[in-house]
Amino acid sequence: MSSKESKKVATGRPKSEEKRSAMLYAAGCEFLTKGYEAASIDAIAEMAGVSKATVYSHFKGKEDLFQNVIKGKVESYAFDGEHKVSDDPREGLCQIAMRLYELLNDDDVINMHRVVVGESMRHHDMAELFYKNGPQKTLDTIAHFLQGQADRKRLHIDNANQAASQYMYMVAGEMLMRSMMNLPMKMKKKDFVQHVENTTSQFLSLYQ
Amino acid sequence: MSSKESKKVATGRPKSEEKRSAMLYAAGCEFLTKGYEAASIDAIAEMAGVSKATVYSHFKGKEDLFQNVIKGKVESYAFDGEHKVSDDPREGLCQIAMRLYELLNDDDVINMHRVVVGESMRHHDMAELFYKNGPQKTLDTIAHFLQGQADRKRLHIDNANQAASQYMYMVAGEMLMRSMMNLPMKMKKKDFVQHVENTTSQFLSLYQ
DNA sequence: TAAATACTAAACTGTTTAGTACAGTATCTA
DNA sequence: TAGATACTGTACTAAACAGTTTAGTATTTA
Repeated sequence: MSSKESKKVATGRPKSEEKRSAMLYAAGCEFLTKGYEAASIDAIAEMAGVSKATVYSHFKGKEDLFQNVIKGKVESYAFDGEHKVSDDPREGLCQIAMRLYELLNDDDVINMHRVVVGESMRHHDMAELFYKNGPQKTLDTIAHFLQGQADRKRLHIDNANQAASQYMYMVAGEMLMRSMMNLPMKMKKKDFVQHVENTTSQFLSLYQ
Repeated sequence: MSSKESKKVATGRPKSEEKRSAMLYAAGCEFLTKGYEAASIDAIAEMAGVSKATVYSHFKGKEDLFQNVIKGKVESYAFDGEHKVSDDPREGLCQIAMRLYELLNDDDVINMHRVVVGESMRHHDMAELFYKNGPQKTLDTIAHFLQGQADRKRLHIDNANQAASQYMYMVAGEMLMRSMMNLPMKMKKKDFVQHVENTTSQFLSLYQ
C-alpha cells in the first residue's frame, strides 16, 4: 500500500536513497536554522550535492520537503517512553527530568520548537504533529509513571495528566521558554540537577 | 535630546503622526500574522492607506519598522506591576494568575510570542527586549509579591525568583505552550479559575 | 507669497525565489 | 544490449520583494 508499491513494477534506474537522505539532511539544516520562508531550495540542493531538478523529482515542492523534514525529526527525537526508569518515585522523576534536560539542550530540538512555533499559523498540521509527538509524549510518559505510582498507592494522585503537566513545567518551563527565545541559560547542568532534586521533593510532598 | 529636538528647527510641512500610527498599526498586523520574512512592505503601505515612499520617509527600512512595531507592542502589553493586588497570599496570587490568563488570551500577545520565538535567531535583540518586558516582568511581579509575603513572615521563601517561576509555569506553562503552537485550548475560563485555585493551594502549601 | 518639507502614484532597479525545460550522461532491469 | 528512468547542469520563466527615483501636488512656517 506504500507509495512505492502502488506504482507499477520498478524499471530503469531507481531513485537514490542516499541522495534522498542527503537532501533531507540539508533541508533539515536549512529549515531549522532559517525558518520556512527564508530557507532556499537552491541552498538545500547545493548543500546536498544534488541538482535542483533532483530535489523536485524526489519531492513535490518546498512544502512537501518541509513536511518530510519535520516528520522525520519528530520521529527521531521523540521522548522515549520505553526508556528504563527507576521504580522509586523520587528517583524515577529525577531520571525523567534529566532526560528532559538533555533533550532541551539539543540544538535541533530547540530549533524545531522555534520553527514550529513560528510557523504554527501557516502550518497548523505540523504544529499539531510536533506537539503530539514532542511535548505531549513527554507529558504522557510522566503521567504514565505517576499513574503507576498511584496505582500502587505510593502517591495520592487524582489526575495524573494534570500532575504531569505541573511537574514538567515546574521543572523545565523557564528553561524551555528561554531556550526558545535564544536567551542565555541561567543554570549550568550542576545547578539543574540541584533544581530538579528540590523541585521533585516539593512536587512529591504535594502527593504523598 | 530626542530625535526630533536634535534636528534643526522644524520648517515646512510636518510629518503626519496619524500616518505614522496607521503605518505602525498595519505593520503590526502584517508582521504579527505573517512573520518577519513573509511580511510585505507593499501590503503594509496599502493597508495603512499610504504610499510606499512614505513608509521609507518615516522608517529606515523593513528592519527599523519591525523593531518599532515590537517595541511599541511590548510597551503597550507589559504586565502591569503597579496593578492593585490583594494583600492575602491566596487571593493575591489568584488575581495575578487571572491577569496572566487574560494576557495569554490576547491574540496580539500570543502572536508576538510566536514571531519573537520564530525570529529569535535572526533578531536576538528583539527576543531579549521582548522577554525582559514580557515574561520577565510577569515573573518579577510575582517574585515581588512573594517577597512581600516572606518579609511579613506569611510565607517561608528563600528564593522568591525561583518560587515565582515555579508558580507561573505551574499555572500557565501548558496553556502558554499550546497557545504558541496554535493548538485548541483545553480549558475554558471557568475551568481555568478552578485550576488556578487548586494550583495556588498546592503552591502555598509548599511555603506555609 | 516663498521656501521647505510631506506625500502620492507610478515606474523602475536589482535581486531573489520557486519551479520548469531540456539536452546530455549515468545507471539500473530485463 | 536495449529500454527506461535518474541525475546533472544550465538556462529559463514568472512572480515577488526591498528599496529608489521622479514629477507633481499638498501643507506647513516664516
